[in-house]
Amino acid sequence: MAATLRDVARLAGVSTSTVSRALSLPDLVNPATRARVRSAADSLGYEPNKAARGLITGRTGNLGLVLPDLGNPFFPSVVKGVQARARAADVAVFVADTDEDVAAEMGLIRALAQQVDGLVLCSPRAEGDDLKAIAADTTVVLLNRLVDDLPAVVFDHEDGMRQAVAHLAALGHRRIAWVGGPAASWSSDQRGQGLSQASADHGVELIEVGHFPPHYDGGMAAADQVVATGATAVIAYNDLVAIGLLARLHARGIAVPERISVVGIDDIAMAAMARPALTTIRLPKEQAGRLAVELLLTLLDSPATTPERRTLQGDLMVRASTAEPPR
Amino acid sequence: MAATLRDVARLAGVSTSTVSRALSLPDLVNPATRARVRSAADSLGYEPNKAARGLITGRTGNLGLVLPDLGNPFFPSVVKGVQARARAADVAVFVADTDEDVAAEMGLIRALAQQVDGLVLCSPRAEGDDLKAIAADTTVVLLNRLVDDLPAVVFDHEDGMRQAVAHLAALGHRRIAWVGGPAASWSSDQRGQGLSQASADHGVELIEVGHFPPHYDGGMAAADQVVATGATAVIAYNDLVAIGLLARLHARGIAVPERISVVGIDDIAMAAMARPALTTIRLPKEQAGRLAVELLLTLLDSPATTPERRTLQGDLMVRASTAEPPR
DNA sequence: GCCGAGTGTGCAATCGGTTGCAAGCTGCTG
DNA sequence: CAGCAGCTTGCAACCGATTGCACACTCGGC
Repeated sequence: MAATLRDVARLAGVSTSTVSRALSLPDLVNPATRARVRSAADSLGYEPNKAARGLITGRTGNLGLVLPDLGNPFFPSVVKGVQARARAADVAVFVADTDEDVAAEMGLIRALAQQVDGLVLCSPRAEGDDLKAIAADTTVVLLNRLVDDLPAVVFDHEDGMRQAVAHLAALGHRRIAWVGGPAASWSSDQRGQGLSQASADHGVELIEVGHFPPHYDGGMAAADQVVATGATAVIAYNDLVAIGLLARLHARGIAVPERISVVGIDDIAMAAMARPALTTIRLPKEQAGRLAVELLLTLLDSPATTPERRTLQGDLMVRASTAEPPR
Repeated sequence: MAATLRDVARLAGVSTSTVSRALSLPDLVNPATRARVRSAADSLGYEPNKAARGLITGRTGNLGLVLPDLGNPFFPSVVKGVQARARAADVAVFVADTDEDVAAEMGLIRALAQQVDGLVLCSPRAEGDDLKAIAADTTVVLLNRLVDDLPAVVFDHEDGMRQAVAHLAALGHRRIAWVGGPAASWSSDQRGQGLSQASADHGVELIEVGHFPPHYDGGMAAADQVVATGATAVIAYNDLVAIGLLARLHARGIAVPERISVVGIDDIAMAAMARPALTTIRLPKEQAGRLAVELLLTLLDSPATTPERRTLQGDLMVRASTAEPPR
């Protein structure tokens, strides 16, 4: 159906090698021939077959993105960033959603690995060693996860938590609860550590109420435990959890922010729409996606490059869910 | 790096053709050899190279999904359905987000088309003729769009609107506003038509307040116009728009559902979390995604099959945003 | 008029599989 | 025991590109 190199060659009256060169290494061919080839290619609507090219060059021109759950709006934002940058480089993107299934994750990663030039692994839950194994034979960039010195794009969680605690401490809170995410989540870990540090610095008491699923229901489930701690403010693993907290607190008639302040992380679109509008740490999600692809492309072009790590800052968005603690 | 057919052949002491057959047409080879080949393949961790296979068979084992905006939670749900079914068939999925950009859409579709066996086009905004042109040389399944007799999975919008109107009419509403989506949206069109019909049947007055962007801000923008119509109930193009309406109405101090009832469409997760929880038409999004892939795979297996069309019913989810009109 | 450098092109191998065809072997029939 | 069918297996062509190498030709210098 589609025109092949041979068709173009025949039409232009040259060999296939000349056509190939005329199109990809124009300097090597005579301007006149080059023009003839080009017009032949145009008139046939020729597009090189990626599979065939990939076979010989070893480059597929594709890239893969693996993430835990598209149902969490954080991830679609990342996808958008990844796609934007990939498109600019004329690269197509495979997307795989693991459904937060740690077991399925490695399988999906491996399946994709052999079909792409490189992978962006967003918030992977797998063991560091497994990820290193993958990175050993595929170019990989981690996003929102750090494993030794694998190339990665991460958010400065420590700084983000410092901003959140500073904000709450300034309002007068002295007892803050932390609702953690999945136990296997690197970012939950980071945030927890950042919080301990920041709380200590501000002389604020931090109470960890444990690990919860990273979505609305997790927040619903955590709310009552949070209330039981007697904390006057709570920081949630992410916005979805924070919104779940909001819902359950509302249902119990506990006023936010009058009785308790709530802080989320991510700043998904829904955060601003929540009632009360959610105070949260805005993470540059799309930018992270773009940057991850950027790193990946650089690495692919010059594999010698030392793996790079980029850290992105988040910004505290103060909205209506935080206020002074009750007296 | 990765093991090839040749490596397996050498290890098993047979020719490459035998290996190929042992793995894909097991009946053709002697059970003993087959076992030897299999264990050799296993021990080498052999996985056939998709590009190479695709070159000769003409099948890539990949499929593409094009959709308008991952930022709208409706679409990630569809993606999940598509991936679930594709994964079961051991097929990888390219995902492309057009950012609601009609111009970019066709470009993306064409770029993907030459790299996949088939495409699922979800809510495409392109002209019917352009879509038919694509379908002429690629296997295509439409989702939430109908163009002549191209294979498609659609929702029964007419029925959904009937349920919504019946619900509102039963509550006593006599004047209903309709906030349409993008002008290029087939589903917006369908819903509008379904509404006219249903309103007529129920002797209810329908007021169309025009076309709005299919998200939160669209709803914010539409709210005041809705109020100005004097309607006691409003049906929005989708849940995102409905939630925008809710926000603006709240800001203006117009009580929902006391002063005005609000109905959404889709039943995205956010709908149940809204305050008040949103009455909406639940569309089986994941199922639609699965079904679209199902159709696509069938079509690919036997291109002779007459293109099929599947219609899925939505269900009215009555929540807190609808009530009797003010007296 | 010959040689060397430089340019432009084609030949053929290659990537990793699949598949039509033919050949070797076994075992059965007549 | 010849002959034939049926089962296994290997050879080699092929899919559509890329690329190292060699050949042909031009041009300038001596």
